[in-house]
Amino acid sequence: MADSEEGFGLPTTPADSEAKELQAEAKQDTQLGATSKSPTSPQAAFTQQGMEGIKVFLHERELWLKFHEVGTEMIITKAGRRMFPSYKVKVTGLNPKTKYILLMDIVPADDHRYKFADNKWSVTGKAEPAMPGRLYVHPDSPATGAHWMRQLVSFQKLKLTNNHLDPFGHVSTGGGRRAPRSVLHPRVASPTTIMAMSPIPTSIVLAGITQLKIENNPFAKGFRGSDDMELHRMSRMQSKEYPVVPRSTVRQKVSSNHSPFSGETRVLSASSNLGSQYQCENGVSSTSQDLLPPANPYPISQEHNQIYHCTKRKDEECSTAEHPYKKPYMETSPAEEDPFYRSSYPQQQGLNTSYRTESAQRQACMYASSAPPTDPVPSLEDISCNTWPSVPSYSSCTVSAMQPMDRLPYQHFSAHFTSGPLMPRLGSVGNHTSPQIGDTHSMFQHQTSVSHQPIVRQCGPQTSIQSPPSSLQPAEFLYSHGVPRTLSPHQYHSVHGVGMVPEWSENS
DNA sequence: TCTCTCACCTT
DNA sequence: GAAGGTGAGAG
Repeated sequence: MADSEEGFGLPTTPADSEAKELQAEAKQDTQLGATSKSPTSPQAAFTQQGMEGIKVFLHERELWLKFHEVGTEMIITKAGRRMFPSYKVKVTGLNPKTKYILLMDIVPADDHRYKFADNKWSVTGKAEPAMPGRLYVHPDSPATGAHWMRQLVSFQKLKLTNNHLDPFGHVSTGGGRRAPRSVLHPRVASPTTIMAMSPIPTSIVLAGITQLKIENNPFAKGFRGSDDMELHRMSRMQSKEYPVVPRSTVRQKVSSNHSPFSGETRVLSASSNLGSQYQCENGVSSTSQDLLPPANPYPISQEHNQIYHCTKRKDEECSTAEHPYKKPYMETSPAEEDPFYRSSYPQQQGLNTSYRTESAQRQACMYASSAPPTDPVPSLEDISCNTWPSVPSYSSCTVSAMQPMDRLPYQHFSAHFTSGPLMPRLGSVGNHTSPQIGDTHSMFQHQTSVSHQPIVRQCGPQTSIQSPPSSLQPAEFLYSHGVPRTLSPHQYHSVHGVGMVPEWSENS
């Protein structure tokens, strides 16, 4: 897939010329953040600190959209699995000389528990109390604004796990059978999408997702392949009870009328809906997408969702229809399509060279809140924008500017995220005056959070992450908002994670 | 329901 | 060549 992400609500009100230039460069990226403009808003102080121009663009927006349309979900293991599509963003509007910490965490999208039955996800009860969350600190942190803006910021190595005891600091999304009780919420930008977690057997249940991943994830390339390979593989895996049937022959695109996922029709909005922005009272602008009401966390009525990826056990109900996504996304691998990232990252120099190695990245810091949020359901209005619907989103990112970087106000972990019904989000650590930060001086000058939203579903040891309901247009992947620097760590979570339980695992 | 293992692939 | 990621089946 080409690295084309234009036409998705690009910034229209850059804070300064530099931001404009960067925006121009990011023209193919998805806008994730908006600008805080109102001087009378709660974000006024933030604005004064120069956070108003910070924007975050989601990379590979089209791919995210594809997954969003189908209903993203992923299998999470105890060993930890990377998210796919990987979370990459382009940040603009930072002060080139100021140091920032880039964080990401995962929060529940809602407080429900889900089960997959009758070919659909349905609420089975209320989610259990949220667990303390973790924040994944980008291994390059802290780094100057120039550094962050120089190239894409990739969270590709972030792993999700359902093992809350994970010693590597993977992001826990919870696990066990209870799974999808929540939708995760990306928090860097306006949450326009939802990430819900669902308990899924041991494989992805939503049709289309598997194929999408196979076609796009280079590591799953082994599942692509010719008919010969299909036959070979099927032959290898065939059981005594089932005949060898090429996978290509067991996929079916079912008509709407017969889809087991029949339900409300999700209509991906036109670009007009994606690009328009609204000004929040707090000064944070958001897109019209933000105004959309929360939708069914697991709408599976889209056309794409009606595509069955059958297994041998299902071939009786399948035909030979080919997956519509197969071709479009087979052209290039994510790595191939990302020349910007590939070319620029290796050239990084300066402050953070020590973070460049693989081992260093694995040592990316993980931080957990000391106490779980009182409200498992993030109220976005409480965060920064009252037009921000309390809709779970998938991931969020926060940019924190800081001066000294002695210690972060969170419990430290070594590397990955463990799973729980969480939503990844990039969160900022800055703007705290908490004693935990170290001294009487605020470590951070300002902070901006950015988020976009895929849905994460979770199931037992193997959890699935699901994409946001289509009614929540992923179109608006740009957003940013500030947080008063006077917040304590606890307050921070109130702001960024109200209800977001970045982590709680429930392994059985 | 969950863990292990597999073949195949990328890094 | 080693390490690691992937979806899926077996148990």
